[in-house]
Amino acid sequence: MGNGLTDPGGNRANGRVPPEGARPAGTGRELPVLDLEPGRPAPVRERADAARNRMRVLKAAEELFATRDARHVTMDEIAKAAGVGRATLYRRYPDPASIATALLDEHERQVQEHILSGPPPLGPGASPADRLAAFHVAMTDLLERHLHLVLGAETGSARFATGAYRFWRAHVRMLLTEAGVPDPDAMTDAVLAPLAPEVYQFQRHTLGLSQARVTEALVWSARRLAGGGAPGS
Amino acid sequence: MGNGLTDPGGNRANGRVPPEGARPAGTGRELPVLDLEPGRPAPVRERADAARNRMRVLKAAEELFATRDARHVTMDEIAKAAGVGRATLYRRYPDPASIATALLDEHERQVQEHILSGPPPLGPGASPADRLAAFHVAMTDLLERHLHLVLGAETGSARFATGAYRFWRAHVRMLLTEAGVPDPDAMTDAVLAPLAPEVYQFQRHTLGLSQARVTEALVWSARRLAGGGAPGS
DNA sequence: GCGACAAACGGACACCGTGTCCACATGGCT
DNA sequence: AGCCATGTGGACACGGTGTCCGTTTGTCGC
Repeated sequence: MGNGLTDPGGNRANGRVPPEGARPAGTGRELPVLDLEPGRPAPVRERADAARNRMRVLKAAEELFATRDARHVTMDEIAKAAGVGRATLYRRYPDPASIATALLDEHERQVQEHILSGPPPLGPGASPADRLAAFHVAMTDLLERHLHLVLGAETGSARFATGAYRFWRAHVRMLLTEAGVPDPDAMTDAVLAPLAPEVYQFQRHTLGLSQARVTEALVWSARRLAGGGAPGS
Repeated sequence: MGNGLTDPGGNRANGRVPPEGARPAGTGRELPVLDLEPGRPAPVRERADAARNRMRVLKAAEELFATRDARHVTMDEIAKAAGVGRATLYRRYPDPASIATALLDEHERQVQEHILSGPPPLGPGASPADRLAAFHVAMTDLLERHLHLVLGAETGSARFATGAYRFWRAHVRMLLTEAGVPDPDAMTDAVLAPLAPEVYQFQRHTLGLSQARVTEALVWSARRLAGGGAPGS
């Protein structure tokens, strides 16, 4: 659960960059002011009670998502659990999904920064096949640790609308292009499809497969698709 | 829009067999009585007004699903459009998804029968790689023609609970096993994931890719995964 | 044909979640 | 200390759900 400093603006839903080139680091905001110099506490300060309530909300939501099926958590429940009025909740977040997104943000950003500038094989430097394999390892790890949040945030068609999906998509597309795969634009979403939270949930908890088996299968598949293996034949 | 003979029982939701072996033909019911001998019109007859209303409902639902976004069609709308009371609707179908499933049933069954006993490469006889490629062609074709219904019937986690998914899963698992793929149980759902209606919808209508490109990408991927390429190395 | 019984019908009700509005309070700056 | 902008939350209207129960309508036995 991130500290209270991030995101004084509120409910912008996971607006991270769709890179392609690279983006050094920085906080991912689209507002004019880029970051906070210590001392001058940014243009408009968030009121103390507002900050307190934001934390209450996030904490309460985190627990709720972990307890019930995240897809059935309602705004009303979160407001009750956080001890704030419903309208207060709506002021910042339009729906439960965007709260889950906010909670997920920190974890996803870590992976994204690693991809952009961390050590290989996940970061730059390794072969496309190795990077794609490492990507799948990182993603299944993320899914395993935060499945409840991902189910709450990126279910169904909503998944494709998130900033996070744009990031994963741009990355995978680049790797497939480098690997010489035929139609990267069409292939990318096929490669990302098995990472949909519902799929992982089904494999892990309905079929009862271990995390390792799911990961290994995706790694094998990644190597097979992006690997140097005889392309024409 | 199937004829009125099928499914006098009503709302059993797409209960087709998960084969593995084979099943000759027959109607897919799990009730004690297996099929109808002509003349004796089955144990309990469906009343004429009931049959009339079932047809009205299916016809109205079909049009609604084709018009609006199928995921937002409500029971109330369908009832209104069909000219029946809501309770009458609930008597047969618990939710809009199961109506979409009923409409889809006919089309999916055709593909399933082709897979079980039609000519190669979709039917038995061809190599696993060719059959898997043909499977993807058939599935994208099904998605293209009935996307609205599939979106209404098999969205999100609901997809995995349908009888249809069990069928596709058993088929693909068999092909992957024959092809010597490492962990077929874990691979199968990864192979099926790109066929989720949301993914296809995103590729076709958000990205604007042609049906051919999506299909080709999946075919290439199928060949690459199940193809004879050096297995050990 | 005709009546009786069971099956099917549909209007109406209670419930829940949503999204918004507005009167009030409360914190921060001068 | 006082003022104003900002944040708060009770309350409202709405739309969808699922079920109940009095009424209608087919079908079968006579």
